[in-house]
Amino acid sequence: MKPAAKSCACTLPVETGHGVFVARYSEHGLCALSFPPAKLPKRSQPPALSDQIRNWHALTCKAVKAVLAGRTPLELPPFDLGEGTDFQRRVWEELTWTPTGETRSYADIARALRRPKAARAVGSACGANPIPLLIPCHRVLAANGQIGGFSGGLNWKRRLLECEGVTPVR
DNA sequence: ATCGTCATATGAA
DNA sequence: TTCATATGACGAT
Repeated sequence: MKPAAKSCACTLPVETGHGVFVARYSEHGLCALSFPPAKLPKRSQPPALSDQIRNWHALTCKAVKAVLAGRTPLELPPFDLGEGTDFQRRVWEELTWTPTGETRSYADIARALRRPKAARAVGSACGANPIPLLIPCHRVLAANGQIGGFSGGLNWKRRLLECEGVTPVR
């Protein structure tokens, strides 16, 4: 079942010591997060940035900085996963339960969803994750401990794991 | 250790 | 239905 298309009301920068991330918001919450280098639309801070979005963005900024510092965010903004399929949403939700500093394999996630053979599909779902970092798909490694893949680039995956004190096998 | 090959789930075209 | 995956297991070398 597939909800209505997402309309991302606004796009805001998230300044960090690792570069400027870009967050996008719909009326339901954070709907996307992208890694630096990302260019933001130069001009518009929409004159009317609702209190709601400002609050969400403040939470996003704090959460992103927490993760980059290897800490667990205390509070997250609501997510708008508009386009996800049921399976993808279940994968993403499961990723959410993976604690900071721990890793899982694609097969682990598949088993947790009671679909032990779906490891490969889990990888695909991870690739479709619209909010990496806060939905921590970087904590999913291959079963042999190797790095696997990452939508934002393997350099980022390695960097994020390093922030959390995890070292994948060479 | 590396490589090829197969089995398999899911999603998009 | 066919194709592509951010997999995993196994066997040959």
